[in-house]
Amino acid sequence: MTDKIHVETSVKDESLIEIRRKQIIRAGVNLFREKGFHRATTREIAKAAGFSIGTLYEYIRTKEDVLYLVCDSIFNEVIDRLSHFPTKPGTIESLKEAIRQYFLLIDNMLDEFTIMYQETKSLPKEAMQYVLSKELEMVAIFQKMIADCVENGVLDLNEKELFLAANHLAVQGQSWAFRKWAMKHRYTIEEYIELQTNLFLNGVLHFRN
Amino acid sequence: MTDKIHVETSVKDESLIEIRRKQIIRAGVNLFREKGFHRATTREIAKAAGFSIGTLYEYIRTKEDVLYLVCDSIFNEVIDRLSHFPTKPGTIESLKEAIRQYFLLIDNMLDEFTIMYQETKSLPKEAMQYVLSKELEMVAIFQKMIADCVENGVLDLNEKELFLAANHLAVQGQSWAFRKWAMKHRYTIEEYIELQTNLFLNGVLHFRN
Amino acid sequence: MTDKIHVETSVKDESLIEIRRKQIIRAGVNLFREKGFHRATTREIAKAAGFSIGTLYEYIRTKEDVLYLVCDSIFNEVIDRLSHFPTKPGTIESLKEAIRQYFLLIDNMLDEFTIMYQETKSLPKEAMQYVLSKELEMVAIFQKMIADCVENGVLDLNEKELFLAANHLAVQGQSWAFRKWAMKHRYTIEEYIELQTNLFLNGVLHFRN
Amino acid sequence: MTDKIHVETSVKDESLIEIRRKQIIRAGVNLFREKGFHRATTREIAKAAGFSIGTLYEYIRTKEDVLYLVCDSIFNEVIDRLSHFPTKPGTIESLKEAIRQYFLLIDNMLDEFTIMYQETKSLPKEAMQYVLSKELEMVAIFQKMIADCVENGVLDLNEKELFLAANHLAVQGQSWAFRKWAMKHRYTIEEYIELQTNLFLNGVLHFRN
DNA sequence: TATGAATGAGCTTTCATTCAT
DNA sequence: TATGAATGAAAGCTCATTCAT
Repeated sequence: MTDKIHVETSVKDESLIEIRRKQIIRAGVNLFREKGFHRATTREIAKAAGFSIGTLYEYIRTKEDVLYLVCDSIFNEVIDRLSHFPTKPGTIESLKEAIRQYFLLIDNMLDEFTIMYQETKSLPKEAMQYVLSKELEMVAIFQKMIADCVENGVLDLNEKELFLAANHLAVQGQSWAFRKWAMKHRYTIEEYIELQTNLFLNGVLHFRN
Repeated sequence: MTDKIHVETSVKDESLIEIRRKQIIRAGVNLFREKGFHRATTREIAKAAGFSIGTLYEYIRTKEDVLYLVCDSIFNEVIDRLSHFPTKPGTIESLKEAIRQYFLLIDNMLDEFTIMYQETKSLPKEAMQYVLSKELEMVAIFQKMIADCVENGVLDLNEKELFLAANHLAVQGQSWAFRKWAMKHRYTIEEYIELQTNLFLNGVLHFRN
Repeated sequence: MTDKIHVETSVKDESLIEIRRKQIIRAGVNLFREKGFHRATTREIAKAAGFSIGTLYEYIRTKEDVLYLVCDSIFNEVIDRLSHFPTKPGTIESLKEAIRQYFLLIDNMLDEFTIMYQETKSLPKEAMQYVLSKELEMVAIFQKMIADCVENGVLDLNEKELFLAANHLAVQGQSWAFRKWAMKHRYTIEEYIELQTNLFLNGVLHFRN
Repeated sequence: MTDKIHVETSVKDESLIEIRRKQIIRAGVNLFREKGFHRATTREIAKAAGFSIGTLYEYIRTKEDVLYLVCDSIFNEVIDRLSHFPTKPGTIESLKEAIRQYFLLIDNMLDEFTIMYQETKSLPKEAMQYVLSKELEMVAIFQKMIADCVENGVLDLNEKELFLAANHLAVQGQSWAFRKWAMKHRYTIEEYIELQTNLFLNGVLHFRN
């Protein structure tokens, strides 16, 4: 995996850094959702975070650092949550449950997901590479789950089909975030989960027909 | 459908307007792809279009107009191409062909698609509404094709399943644009089309199992 | 008197020049009144005059030429009108009549007067000198009238008092244009004329008391 | 009276605001006198004020704010000075003294007065209303003085005559500013004051003759 | 550590003027 | 003569970043 980016600080107190960064991230998420990365000003971020512009710059180096912190924090949360489903691996049931948890997670973090996928391109190259590697890490979790099913014999997919299926899941989840404007009048999140799960599982179960 | 937005001009010669707007759109696509809407300057756009900043502003009123022109032109091309498949409607074959054409279209217009979905939020409200309505129009084309299959008895889907399936196609196509960085090392476009088509068709053919 | 400024033209046909200039002046008056000299654009002037921007520049050299043409035309009209009162010079009655005509003239040309006194400073130096000399010419008409009265023995003023009195008249007339916002709710033009005339005549009649 | 306009600031330190605003006003007066409001650039204003363009915009929001600050400051000074004449009200002597002080004040603030009356129209509507209300406030001071004389029986004027007389004073003072180019070769300020005072007092003393 | 005033490069947009047709 | 598309200098304003306190 690409290495984590180090965001430089003038402050030494590690626990203070963590507190401030959480404030910064929360402020960033709210503002970027509202007006996008470019239209949000550092002054606004500092104000929303509850301190002065000077203090903000004690904890970051550039405005893009804020975006990076936001993206990093979102991915970490997603990966963390996906990694801890207490399920029996290698069964259709566990796959269903993972999909469900992932979709619910997205529904809970709509703003964060939207920001992440719309503003990633504004990151500096290095940071973008890192974020993309995180994205792959997330896909890898689905890959692993599906692979377990294949190993268990409940699914029959080759390498290429497997990776496509994992991506498919990742994308269909995200599309709930991006296309909610078109979806929310037609489906509850539960309906959406059920239908998407059906569509997906029927697709992969009969891939070779 | 939401009404088309009128972009004001100081120039009277309609054919000249068309020529210049095409230049502007081409310049916009290239620059927005390269650096995104916010980092591209109007001066750069003018230069890339081959004329002066003053001339640019004879054909648009604000920078956002350029983004709108780009988005509008892309959707018009997509909808135009999708609307003219010479196929027998209501058969799986024709659906396959449509999917294939759509995916190939996206592969040909990777930059345009990427821009459209990443920068739409930077459009002024009215223009955004219009672009979203175009998006729905595109989805509606798939809806119609699938509905024809249902009517013909080759597919069995209810309203909700049908809309979801149509969205599914739209999204999977787009994801070729957004995730090509992760895909291109594993699949050719032809492979991608074949696998996605299989996954989709198997999913919808067995929706109720 | 300072020499008249020559506004250069590419056009040879003198009668055409006159026609176009009249159009330009009318357009200038309307626009300058509405938005001031600086906020009115040459495009707007051309359009209001009924021809293209290119044609406008066939009859003037710079935007300031338009202002000069406007100011020149106004002063010429004022001086022309003031010079042709059919009155017996050297009597209080004729002075009263002149004041009356001057004030009525201003009431008829409110826009023009307002423009002239508010935008004069935007003229190029040479043109400004000329316009100021026209202003003095106007004052000189009043000087002459008052001087006639002095000669006739109906008024008793020395040089300095006489010039001041003439200026006084010029200014009180203009102030009807500038302060109409404060005056119009309290006086009709006829009332204003009567009161100002009284105030002035009583002042000069008893200057030495 | 129309409410004072609030000019927004990003700076919190009130005493610093006052210092900087004074610098801005001084710079504004000098530049507007020299080249007029429209020809003076914000960069020039900032430079003349002694700081950067960025700093200028920490203390104002638009260029028009500078004009407003200038006009407001002038009127406040005028009204302040006029309000504090230590005279016995209701006598011709006190009226003479007030006229004298007002004319001297204008002679001291020639630039300021010229700017104020030539550029007021460039103010945004709200600010213009406010400035005009200040103008009326100034006239009201003269109204009050003359009214005191009427009450004391030393002058005999009705409502309409009184308001006209007060305006007369205001205007004759201003005309020293506007027409100094024509006056200064003929009168010292002291002569001008004496002659204008005579003219005015004789006018009002014999209004009914 | 925290503050916020100061900075100035750089942005979008306007508009007087020109000149080929 | 008349046209109007093209030009680009110059304007107002923003905002990421710094640094003295």
